[in-house]
Amino acid sequence: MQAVDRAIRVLLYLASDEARGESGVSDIAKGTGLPKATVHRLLRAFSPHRFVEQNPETGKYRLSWGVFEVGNKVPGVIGLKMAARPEMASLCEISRETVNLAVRDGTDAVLIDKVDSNQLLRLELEIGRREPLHATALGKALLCEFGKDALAGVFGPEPWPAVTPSTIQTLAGFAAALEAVRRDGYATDNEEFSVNIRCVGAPIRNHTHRVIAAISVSGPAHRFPADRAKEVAPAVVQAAKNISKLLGHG
Amino acid sequence: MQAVDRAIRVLLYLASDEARGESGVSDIAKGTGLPKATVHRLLRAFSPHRFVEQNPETGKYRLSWGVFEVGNKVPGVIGLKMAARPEMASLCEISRETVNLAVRDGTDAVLIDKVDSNQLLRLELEIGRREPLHATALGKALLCEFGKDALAGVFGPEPWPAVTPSTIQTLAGFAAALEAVRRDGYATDNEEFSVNIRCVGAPIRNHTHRVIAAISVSGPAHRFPADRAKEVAPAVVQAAKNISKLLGHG
DNA sequence: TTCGTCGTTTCACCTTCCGGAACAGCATTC
DNA sequence: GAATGCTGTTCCGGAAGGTGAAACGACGAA
Repeated sequence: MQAVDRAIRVLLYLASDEARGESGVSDIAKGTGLPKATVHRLLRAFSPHRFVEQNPETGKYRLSWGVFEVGNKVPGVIGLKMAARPEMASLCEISRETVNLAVRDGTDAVLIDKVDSNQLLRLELEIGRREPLHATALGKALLCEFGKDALAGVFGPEPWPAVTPSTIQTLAGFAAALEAVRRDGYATDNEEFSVNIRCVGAPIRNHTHRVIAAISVSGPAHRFPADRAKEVAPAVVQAAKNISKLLGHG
Repeated sequence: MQAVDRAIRVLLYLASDEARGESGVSDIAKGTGLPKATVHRLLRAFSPHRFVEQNPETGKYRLSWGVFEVGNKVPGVIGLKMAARPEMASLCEISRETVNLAVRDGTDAVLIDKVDSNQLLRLELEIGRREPLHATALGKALLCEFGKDALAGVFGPEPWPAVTPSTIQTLAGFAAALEAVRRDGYATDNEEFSVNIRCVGAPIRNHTHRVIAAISVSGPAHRFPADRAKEVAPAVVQAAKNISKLLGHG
């Protein structure tokens, strides 16, 4: 399926930071390594479905709303957002920090929605972004039910890539962290994903009792000492439980 | 570009309401009119990019997070959401009705984001949904700068399709409505899209002073008499202006 | 057991995509 | 102002690659 594979590569290029919104045919050809004529043909195939559109002024191409429309039809995304948003808003009000909602996809957590704090200093992660599971509170919450063998099947060989000096890089270390999550009901991230950022996360379950998502509160380390994390954790856990209840859990 | 076109048709089928989340290969083949083997090959091409995934329990296929990720990289979507969300939240608090954010794509308004009221009776429109421009307050706000000739270029021949008995179906009628929008600064929808639903919308402009989006407040007609609409309108206009300012307008 | 249907695989045919090269239009340069 | 270098776009012969009817193995229902 060469043609489809190339088509997706063009889409991914347009979605990449490298493209920064608009790209010319030649840029895409260079970025993907495909011949210019091929890229142009693919773009023409996308246009009628509104996956891409051409800026009539510059002649350059950009992603368009057709792909946004399809992307928001991923099963669960609407229900999750609707169930979670009110709880996230009140959690943001309580904690005065940014609240994130994510699901698992492979070895990444995909950010589905967020509610920003109105603090001046805050973590800016875009919706749709990916974060490595092994380096985040969201990841620990999403994987909290996984045993050592299941984890080994998800992640590659050790040591796992270090995002910061504090990132957990071993199966044993991560399994111990998950044990703590199961015991306490919440997960933490002590500057394991980004230096100076701490998080507290909790798992969300659906009617089959399986963990299908997670929420987290994240803030700069100076506003998030260890005791503050413990203070916020019950609110995070409660919010996650409330969302789970809306999804039929409990 | 036959293969790409078919690939997109498969994606669109999986995104359609008909698919309801999960679909088998045979369902997709029937729904798209494509041979079963072809559908299967396309699905296998999508998998490594995480555009679709297979439910290991049922064997059926569903959209996955890769396409969500790409969809949220459509230029403007992140900036718009971030600029608009706080204003939308306070507008929702003031009006106690659902607040919508949309952009134009062809003859449709695409719903980008929304903040739900906590009223029991409320309009439920999913993010990514499309509404016809000519039947909504959002549409009138998005097109408010268009003259008669420009409108004729956007829409097809008259009469335009009626969504409800009140839907404006003629170019002249719609142009008059836009004249009112330009005069008052806000647009209205008197059960033109859905019986028993009224809306008030206002345009959002970017740094080039062009209308790039619109917000609206929508509620059931019994809570939205004509005087209430006039009462809410200034808040809607002010919110739209605040968002525009964040985007560099004025 | 038998039947039906599921997702998956095969393979020879031939459609359809491929991509270097040429094209027209616009900017910048000398 | 002609030359140069870019842009997006088009053309066409060659062959790579997609196509899809039919067969397969596995599962579940009758």
